[in-house]
Amino acid sequence: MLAGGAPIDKNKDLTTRARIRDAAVECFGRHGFGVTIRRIAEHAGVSPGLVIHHFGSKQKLHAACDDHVRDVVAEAKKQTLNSRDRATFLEQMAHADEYSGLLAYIIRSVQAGGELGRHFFDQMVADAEQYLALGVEAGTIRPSRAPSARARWLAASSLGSFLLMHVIGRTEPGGEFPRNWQEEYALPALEVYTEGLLTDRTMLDSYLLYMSDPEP
Amino acid sequence: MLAGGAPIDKNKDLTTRARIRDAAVECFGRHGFGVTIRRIAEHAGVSPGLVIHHFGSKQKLHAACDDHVRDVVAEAKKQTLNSRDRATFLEQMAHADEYSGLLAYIIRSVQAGGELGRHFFDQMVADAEQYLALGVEAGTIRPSRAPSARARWLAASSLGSFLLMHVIGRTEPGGEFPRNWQEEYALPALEVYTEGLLTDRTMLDSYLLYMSDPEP
DNA sequence: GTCTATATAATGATAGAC
DNA sequence: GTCTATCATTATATAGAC
Repeated sequence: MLAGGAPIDKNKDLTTRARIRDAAVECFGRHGFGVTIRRIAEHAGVSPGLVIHHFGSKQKLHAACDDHVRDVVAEAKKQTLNSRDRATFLEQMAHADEYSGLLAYIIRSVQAGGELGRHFFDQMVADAEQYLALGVEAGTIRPSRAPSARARWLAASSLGSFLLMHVIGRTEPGGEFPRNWQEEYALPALEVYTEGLLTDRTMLDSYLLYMSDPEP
Repeated sequence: MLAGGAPIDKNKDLTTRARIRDAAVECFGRHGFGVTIRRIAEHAGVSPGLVIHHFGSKQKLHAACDDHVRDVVAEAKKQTLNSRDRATFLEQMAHADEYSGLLAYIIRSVQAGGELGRHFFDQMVADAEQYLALGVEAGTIRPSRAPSARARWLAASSLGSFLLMHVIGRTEPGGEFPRNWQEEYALPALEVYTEGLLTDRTMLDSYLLYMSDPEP
């Protein structure tokens, strides 16, 4: 659960524009950005024309959804600042049912290469770098010769495998996501992160040697 | 370069059906599966009607492309059986220009959650498991408490980050892919794989303890 | 086998009544 | 603000000439 996160009251005291926007976020997240305006309108309980009336075009509706999701996530993160485990914000959202719709939308945005997805990835990289630096300072994380690159690599591996499991792990759009995902991967991840994968240092050392002197 | 891989002669002694199919593979890979039949036909130098005449529908054309790519990849892998570094087949393809079109198609299939993408991922997992087992036997790879899960986790991280970089790392569909990708990530990957990420074993040990006795 | 012309369906967006 | 009706565009797929 997200610490301190206020539950989202569904369809309570919302303007029609906000209800349409929320319906769009859910439809986009569930079926992808190819979903029709008619379907969004149906899900919001309004006519297709009203959707356009409020947002002008499908593209502007998409942009409005991006803005809203970005704001909600930023607010949620603010409320978890005092909580530990900021690096696993992704997994926290995955378990908080109130945010499952938002997470689906973000994943769709990453999948489609949208602006919000890019922004979310950049945020993850920045968070990872800060979190890793704190760990190094505290003595729990090993120092790196390239801290920024390591943060970026870890974030890409984490978000990338998450995206892959979502994209490949279900047959029907909107299907269920394997809940035992992190259970299955907790052990191998912990193994590699504590014991490594290779038995000796020859590959790393020869790489470092090559980088320090390109002509052997 | 792929060892022993014969170069693909473009537009040489191909039936019209094959030329259309190759054009479709390239268009699907470059612009995604939403690309129109008109565009594919234009790229193949034929009329849109002829595309349908040969394949019946867009869906069947898609399926035919999947089959063809799967066959070509299987053949290419057969020819690299005697080569080392089978686990990095993905990176090998990325550097072999003759296969760049195929790789783009595969990435698109993974991105779209297509059947071919799923098959490709399963293949990667199987290859990784076999390759890791050989490494363990040879003493270069550390043994794991869950070899299958580790292979799946490594494959998901590898293919997932690869997908993420492709999907997020370019603004325009068909844009250029960052060539310094593996250069940037070689060092942090080698670091983590040889030295690990955590300084002590408490997280791993407590996880193992928890799994052996769920009620503390 | 290949093309042109067209049927059919779906979608984003508009116009105007209420 | 909201709806119904409709337009204009686009895409798949068909039909038939050559």
